[in-house]
Amino acid sequence: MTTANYQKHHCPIAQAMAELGDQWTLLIVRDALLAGRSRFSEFQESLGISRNLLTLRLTKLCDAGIFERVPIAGSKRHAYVPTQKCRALRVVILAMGEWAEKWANDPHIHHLDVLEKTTGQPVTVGFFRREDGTIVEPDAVDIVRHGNQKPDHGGKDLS
Amino acid sequence: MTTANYQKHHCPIAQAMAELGDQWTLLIVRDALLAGRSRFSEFQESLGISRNLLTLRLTKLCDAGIFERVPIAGSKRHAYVPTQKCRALRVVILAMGEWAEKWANDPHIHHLDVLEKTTGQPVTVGFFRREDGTIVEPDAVDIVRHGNQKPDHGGKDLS
DNA sequence: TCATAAAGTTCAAAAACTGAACTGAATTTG
DNA sequence: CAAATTCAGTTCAGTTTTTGAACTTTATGA
Repeated sequence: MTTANYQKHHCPIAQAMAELGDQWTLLIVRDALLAGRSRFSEFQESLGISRNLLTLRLTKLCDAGIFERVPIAGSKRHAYVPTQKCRALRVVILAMGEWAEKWANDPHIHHLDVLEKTTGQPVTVGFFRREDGTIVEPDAVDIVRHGNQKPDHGGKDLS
Repeated sequence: MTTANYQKHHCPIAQAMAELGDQWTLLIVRDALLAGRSRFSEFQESLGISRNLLTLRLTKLCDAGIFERVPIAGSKRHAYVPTQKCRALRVVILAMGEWAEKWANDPHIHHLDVLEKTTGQPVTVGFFRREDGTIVEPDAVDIVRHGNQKPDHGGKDLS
């Protein structure tokens, strides 16, 4: 399935995969959001990704509006700064992190704490919530595509 | 970065990427969880993935305990059935979906409704919450590794 | 000024992925 | 019951991606 094919399906998951679905992209985002890295060489050293591929990935991420190339004051070099679109991936990253903490079988896996900036108080990641803010248990939700009440269908396309 | 390298870092995000980080895996999971697909040929037709690669991916997913090969009653063929570990990816998938609906620039993107089963009321996916249950805005949180109060550091490793 | 670092580019080799044909059961159809 | 079709793969040649290493070109630092 090419990027063109993803687009054709108009499925949000497929679209997300078209922008994020390779080995490196989400690790670059992680480095930016969780470790504050922003320079080419910081990503390169941290990840061990090959330099030409990192160039490609950062270019794609900038084109997608996930990072912004920002000139560094008093220098002609620049930083790759996460945009709001990038910061919006925080929930995705944390969902993956919590999943791995629970399900990956690495006994030495690290724990990611989420803290409120102003107070430093721990915050929990919740996943399903009603409009009034109350919590809904994961098993108590259905997922339906727009205009279709059945969660599973017999047709070929998903969205 | 090889799988071995991912493991070495003990970072939950890296671990998640080691299990899920390619073009197809999360789309297979999506097909299973949101469309109820479970057979080799269902995945193959839906995704257009090449058959040998699908074999590889399904084998890896079974080895990782994300799918289970279940014999079909009255047949010698089998189905790939999502395990609890797989169903736990629902929130990851939905978080990605909500992100794409908001940020991907496809004007025809489909909407995934998440509804409470009992009432049919829409539910929001992914949020941060204080101990008293009040909601924290996404930008108002920091993510830190266990045992380290600083969100950004000068060292080399992330977790 | 000279040396080093930062941010790439270039290129050959290796690995992954695709698409198509092939195989051997299982199932359906006539 | 025999023949045709479907299912769940396997095999393999060709293409595309990714890697790893060397190279370039501006900056910055001593």
